[in-house]
Amino acid sequence: MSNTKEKILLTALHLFAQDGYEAVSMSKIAGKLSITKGALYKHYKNKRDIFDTIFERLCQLDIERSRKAGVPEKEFDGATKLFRNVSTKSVKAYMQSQFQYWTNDEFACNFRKILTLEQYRNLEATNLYQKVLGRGPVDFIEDLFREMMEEGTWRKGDPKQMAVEFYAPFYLLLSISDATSDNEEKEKIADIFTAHIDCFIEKYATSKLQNNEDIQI
Amino acid sequence: MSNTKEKILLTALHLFAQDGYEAVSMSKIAGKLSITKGALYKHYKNKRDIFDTIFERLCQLDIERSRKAGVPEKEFDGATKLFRNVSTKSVKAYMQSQFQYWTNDEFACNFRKILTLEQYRNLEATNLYQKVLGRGPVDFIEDLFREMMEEGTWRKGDPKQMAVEFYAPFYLLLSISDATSDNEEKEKIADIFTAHIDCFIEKYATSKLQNNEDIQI
DNA sequence: TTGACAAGTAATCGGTCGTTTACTATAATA
DNA sequence: TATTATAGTAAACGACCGATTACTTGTCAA
Repeated sequence: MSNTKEKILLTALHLFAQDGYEAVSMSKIAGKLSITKGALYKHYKNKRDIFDTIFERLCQLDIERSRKAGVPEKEFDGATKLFRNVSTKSVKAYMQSQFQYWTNDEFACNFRKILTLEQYRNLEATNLYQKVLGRGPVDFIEDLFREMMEEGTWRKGDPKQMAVEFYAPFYLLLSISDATSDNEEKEKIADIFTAHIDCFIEKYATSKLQNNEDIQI
Repeated sequence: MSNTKEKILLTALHLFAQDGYEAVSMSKIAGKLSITKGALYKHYKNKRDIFDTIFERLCQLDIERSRKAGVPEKEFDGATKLFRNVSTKSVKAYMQSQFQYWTNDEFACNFRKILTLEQYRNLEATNLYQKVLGRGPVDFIEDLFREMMEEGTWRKGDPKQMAVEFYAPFYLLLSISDATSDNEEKEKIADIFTAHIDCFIEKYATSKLQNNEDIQI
């Protein structure tokens, strides 16, 4: 039993997320692990294979996480309704847990960075970036708000516009959070995000949140 | 007189913005111009020199643009006030012109992309990215709001929080705009941004905007 | 004990990298 | 017209690239 294969994956993950695929050589990966580059080929058939394995792992983790963490009450009954009984409380909890995940989880952070660094290279990369970090979340939230409006838990308005306003600080604060390694500062950033959600819910929810109960997920 | 030097710069700019510095070779640049890579060295002393020249140009253009386009009524009198007589109208005009610039100007778009692709490689790159596209604009807007609150043209509140809410859609929509080459769709995105500003001013300005007058800059 | 396999090394492969050199054609200058 | 600078080519440089080979271990099952 050997964990070398996993070590290679983790090392390459960090390098790819920092410098981008093309800028990382097999020698660099091997060097960081104090082995020769030939040894890498005992575990992966080539450089692309390392990248693809990492990538599949990240995608899989993201999917698992999405399924576990919520997508509050999503349903696939073919009917018009995608969500059911979405409360403002569950929306807040969901967004906070998502922000926590994307800023603190090592895999999630590196996933974002890799997507960011490859996004302009071809159409496929562009679409994937948009799906995970750009239009994707906006469209999702738009659908969520639309349902909530119909159920009466959310004030009427343009759901697309609302979704942009709601998701944008998430997106911006991810980037700002990346730029600091100071944990105290990261908490401040998370606080700003929480304040954003509260402010938003205050403005649009039809029934107010109790602000003295902390929400865990 | 020769424009080859400029052509090299423009070609390299596009490639760097698409693939990142390391992924672009001298041969690729030369190939796109149908010359041999040796010829590049008649105009630039090495690859880094091409990149640095591009980068200085982009920085210079950004500074010129910033100076010309506004920073509404900025003053350096050493006093506490950074801005003077900032109206909600000038803020709207400024933000719209900035958004137009960063989404439609070719140099500006490529500047953003290059900053994006290099941002994780070292501390210097990270700080520059944040200065131009991350914390920088947020801090600037925070100062702006703080002044406007003191002058009474803006409702009281946490200026940092407000600045994040205000700038975030700008930042998100830049990224979404990058992903489409359809001009009609780009206009829709710009409309969303305009709606965001209007909504924001509606919420926080102490005197309402006349929405029937179009603002040019 | 032996044989097979797994996991490493060192050397080497053909290519491509960034860069330099030697040379050529062209056009402006003296 | 002779000279000189400019802007290009073609070839080669050493270094490094991703990938392969031949070889050496150590481990473990038959």
